[in-house]
Amino acid sequence: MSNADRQTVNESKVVKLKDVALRAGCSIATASRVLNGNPTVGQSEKERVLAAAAQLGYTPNTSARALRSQSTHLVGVIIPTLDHAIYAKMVDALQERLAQSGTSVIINTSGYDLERESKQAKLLVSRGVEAIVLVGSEHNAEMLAYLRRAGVSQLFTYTCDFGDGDAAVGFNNRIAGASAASFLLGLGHRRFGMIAGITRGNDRATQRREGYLDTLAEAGIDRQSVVVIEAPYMIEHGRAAMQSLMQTHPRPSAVFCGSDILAVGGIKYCRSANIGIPDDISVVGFDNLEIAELISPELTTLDVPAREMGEAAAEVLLQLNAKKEVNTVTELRTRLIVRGSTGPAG
Amino acid sequence: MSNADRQTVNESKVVKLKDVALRAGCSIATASRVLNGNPTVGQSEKERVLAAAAQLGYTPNTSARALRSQSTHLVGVIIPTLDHAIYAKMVDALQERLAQSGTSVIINTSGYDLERESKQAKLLVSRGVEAIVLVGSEHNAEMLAYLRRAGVSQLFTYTCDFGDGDAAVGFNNRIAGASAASFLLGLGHRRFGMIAGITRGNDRATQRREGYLDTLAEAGIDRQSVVVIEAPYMIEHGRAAMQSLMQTHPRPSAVFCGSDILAVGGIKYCRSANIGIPDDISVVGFDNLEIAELISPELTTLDVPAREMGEAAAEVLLQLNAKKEVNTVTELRTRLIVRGSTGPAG
DNA sequence: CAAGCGAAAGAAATCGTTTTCTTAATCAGC
DNA sequence: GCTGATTAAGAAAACGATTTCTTTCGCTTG
Repeated sequence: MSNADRQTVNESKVVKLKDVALRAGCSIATASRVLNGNPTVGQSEKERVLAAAAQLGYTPNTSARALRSQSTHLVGVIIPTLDHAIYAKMVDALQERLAQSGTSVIINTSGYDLERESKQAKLLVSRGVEAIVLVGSEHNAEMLAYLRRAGVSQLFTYTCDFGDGDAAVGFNNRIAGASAASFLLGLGHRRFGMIAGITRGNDRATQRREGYLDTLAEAGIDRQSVVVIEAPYMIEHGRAAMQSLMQTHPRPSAVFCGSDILAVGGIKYCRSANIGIPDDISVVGFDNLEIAELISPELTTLDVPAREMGEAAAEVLLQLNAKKEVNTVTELRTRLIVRGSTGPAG
Repeated sequence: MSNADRQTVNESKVVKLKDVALRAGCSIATASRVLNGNPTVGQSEKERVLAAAAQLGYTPNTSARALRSQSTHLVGVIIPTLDHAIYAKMVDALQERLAQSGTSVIINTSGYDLERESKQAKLLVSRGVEAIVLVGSEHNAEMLAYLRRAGVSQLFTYTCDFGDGDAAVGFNNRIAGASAASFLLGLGHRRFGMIAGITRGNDRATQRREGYLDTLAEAGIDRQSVVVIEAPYMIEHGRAAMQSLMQTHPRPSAVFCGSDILAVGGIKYCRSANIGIPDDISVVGFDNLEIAELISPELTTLDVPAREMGEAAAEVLLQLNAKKEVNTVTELRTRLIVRGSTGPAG
């Protein structure tokens, strides 16, 4: 220990590889080799280096390492917002898995704004991220080209098509929307409404709507007869949207919402307006957030496997890192969870 | 444009400062000066460099920059989990504010495990973070010493005491717990229970409990008579804890929960067991999550200003970065939000 | 008018690693 | 016992920026 203290002659407090080498009595190169698991180094030497590193509490300077070896073990994630459990959960799982492999995650939010997303992406590139995780497959084309040129792989999530990206991990939003429609049709409903998320720049919201409307159309429901209101993912907006919807004639008896957040707002409105759920109208949500089980009646919704998606994304990233150009789609399933907010048409 | 293309003679696709200098017809040093706003460079030169950089789409290599200038514009955040709105919200605000100043956030989760927290901290240090944001003030002492040695400033959040850290942004958990007690006492309750978070390694949970119990004691309530059950922050555990609590004799008429999550679980249990809220027992939560307004009856709870905390933390970090040793506490207020889950003692 | 000074810009050192290139040393085979 | 292959370890280059140190040049000033 008193030996360890003596290294303060080094002036700068922080332990460098040189210090480790010095104490181990070998060259910097050898120390580096040991620490990187390079097999071409003798047993005794190896042990001395390891011991020295441990005693001095050496931690490598990642900037230097990254600069020289051109590998940063960094990935960037750009999500719309962390203030939405569905994204937070995904990132939580992603981060946890990647941390195990010594990869760090830099996180940025776009606020559903593709321009802001592009800006953040540039920042991430200059940080040297090796891959970037994006939500959805609709993005600024220039940004995608830029990423490609910079050699940064692109992983799309919450979607199944990796249009211009390298890989996708997610689910089919169109099919999910369709399954909501089928379910409601099966209950005998004929007058439909929808509270969708803002579809501009949001392919998930768009596809959910299209899947819903297409399936209804196949069952003979006129597309024009289905009133669709778009609203930001906030309870208050869900409430307002439902209010508008309830003032249309004929009033829908079934409403599909692009998110549980919107659905919950809608249900709150109905409660305040004495509209019975599911007697007067049936409501289907999306995401299967915790609130779905807390509201009463409990919410029928589509379960989105956010955590699994984060884990799967992490796996794909690790593969991408090994050999580029994986070009793979990992499709996860959404499941319809039937609860009390839906019932047969009145 | 065809000129720009010709730079592909450069072999490596990525544009370096050298390329910019070449195109601007100046030295690397000058180009660097321009890009860093160093005033000692002529107007025409400056314009040429700026133009060249823009045309080539130059983005600086952050590793190199960090290595040389010893400043990374990186901060690390270690939170228990992102799967809890109270932390996700804070990080969301923090990240948004810091991004505006070109500072990136690396995020890590500890799962409420102080050992895992220490590990993550080391990783963050080797990444060159300039500051680290931690939750609470109870941490592995060795880790704090390590951070100090490495010159990484420490910012504690969700708490007011920066015991061994450099600054704190948060609120007084003890006072918050006390205010719950006062409120319930004011309603005439005399038999109390508590569903606390796991207090081991969690000073926030501990302080909430202590503030609660101390205030009750001051009002003549025997500490021993207050049954406290600890549970992880999950709805199911809240439910189970409430079940246990309801089986004690005498049964409490007021229960304070360390988190809305626990409170919601508790309320669900009561609902299923036909225990009236607030007629039979009053429940107070903590955090003021969205679910507090969704459950029925709506939950009386303590509002935690997570977003403001994130913003305030960002400001402090920027100051810390300017001049070290700020040593400041930013105390935010928690507010008791009275809703339907509490009422006068029966 | 020469000395000196300040400003602008280039040359070169530097940051802490990894990796390539050398060198030294061990050893097998004839 | 000597040569050539093989291995272990050191010396030095490289990564891409910033920053210090020089140099150059134009001007002021005594």
